[in-house]
Amino acid sequence: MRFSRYFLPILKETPKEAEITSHRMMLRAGMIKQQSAGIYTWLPLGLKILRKVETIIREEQNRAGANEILMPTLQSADLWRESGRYDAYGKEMLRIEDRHGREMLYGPTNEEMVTDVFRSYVKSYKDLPLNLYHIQWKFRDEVRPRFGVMRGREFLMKDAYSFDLDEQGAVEAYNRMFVSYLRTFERLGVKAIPMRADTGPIGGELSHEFIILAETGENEVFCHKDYLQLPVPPEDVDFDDAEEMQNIVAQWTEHYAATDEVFDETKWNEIAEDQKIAARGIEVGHIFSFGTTYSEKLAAEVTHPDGKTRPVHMGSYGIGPSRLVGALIEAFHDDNGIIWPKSVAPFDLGIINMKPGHGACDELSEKIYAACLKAGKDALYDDRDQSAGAKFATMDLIGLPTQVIVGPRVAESGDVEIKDRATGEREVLSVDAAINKLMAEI
RNA sequence: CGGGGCAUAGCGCAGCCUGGUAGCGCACCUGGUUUGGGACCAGGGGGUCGCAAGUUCGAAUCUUGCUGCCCCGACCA
Repeated sequence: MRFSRYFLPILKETPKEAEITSHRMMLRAGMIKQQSAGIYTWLPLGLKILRKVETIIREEQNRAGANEILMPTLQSADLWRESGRYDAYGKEMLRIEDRHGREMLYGPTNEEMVTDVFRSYVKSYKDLPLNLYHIQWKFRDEVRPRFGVMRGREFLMKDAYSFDLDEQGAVEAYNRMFVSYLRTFERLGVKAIPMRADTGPIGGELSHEFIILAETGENEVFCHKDYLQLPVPPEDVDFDDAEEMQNIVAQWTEHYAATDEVFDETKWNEIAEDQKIAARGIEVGHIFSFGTTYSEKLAAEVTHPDGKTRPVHMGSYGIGPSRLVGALIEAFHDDNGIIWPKSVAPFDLGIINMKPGHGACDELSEKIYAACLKAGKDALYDDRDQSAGAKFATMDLIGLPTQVIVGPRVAESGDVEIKDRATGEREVLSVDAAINKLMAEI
């Protein structure tokens, strides 16, 4: 993409509504525009990152055997009356009336609806286990939205729902999602620690929150230091191997790790002083196993091998891609701007033509850009007639991990520079060597 | 929902106390000079001062009501 054709409204000054780093940087980098409290337009750069995060989540859900569907944002109140949550949910639920006066709502979550999908088709134990998920916008009318996309009212959520014959099956389903989440966050470049969590109004016994440690986190968290070192299951981990899944979960739940909601002082004190981590964290995932709470109310039942019909055991598993974009920035930035992990970087590389109109600069820049197009690399090519300083600042702000600088100083002799955004280190290479290196490494 | 604050050009702000022709920086447009870390010179465009009512000869400025947004707290499947 040529910068001159790209819609990237960089802000030089920070809009005053933004208080925390990620929100400020998202606004300054032209990723989002606020439309009203807790509701945002995703601009091209922001949307690109959001999609990359979604893709990683989707790939790992699929790998774990989940089926993607897409349920609507608007739901009928009737379903929620069946589960008893229409009245229980309170003001956070946005209630709407259609032209016929029918009561509708903008979904804050989808347990009811997915259970309805399930009960419409699945009748036999032979069809289990089953996991259905979707990635869809949710709305929760938070009293006080804040922190930009990290605590918005409208937000994107991947929510998966598992259906199993019995408790044992439900635990296995829970374990698969647990492992899937470990892999997902690993691929996103962050350490997310599973912590014991409150199950809240959704009910149930088994629940973990996945927490990224960050100074600006909303939750106070406590855990054993070993969590920072534990190995993450590889790509070819066998999700069908229940024993292996169980072992991984056991390893990742062996030590103490909990949010302040369920803080256990006795267990905390059992940890050696130099092994303790007391920090703040951002919740980026939350998984629950809640048994038959919804399947009983909504009559989601299957026939067992013994011929009897019983409610299915369910679990739900959420990750917020939109919140994650903010959380990633909280984890990866410096004074100059964002430093994207390679897996979610909006472009594979940035090319800075420092002096458009200068023969050698144009020639080398175009050559690299053409090589990218040919190789299918997604490059942002800054071909604008701007001061070099502005170009450097912009590229750093939007956080592309690899940048190629083509300036008159080295271009005359056919060289370009490759800059690493994270370290600031630069390497001068001939243009051909640079192209080879870039095509091979990114 | 309790407490606090803000609202003046696209963004950041001054002006308000003490009523009298709406300003600055950045951004934008034109011309020129520039280009190794957010360039410079000259010229130019852009505002029902959040909305409504009131006081006044006269309101961005004073009064009242409303709306929107932000911060702290409580809340957060």
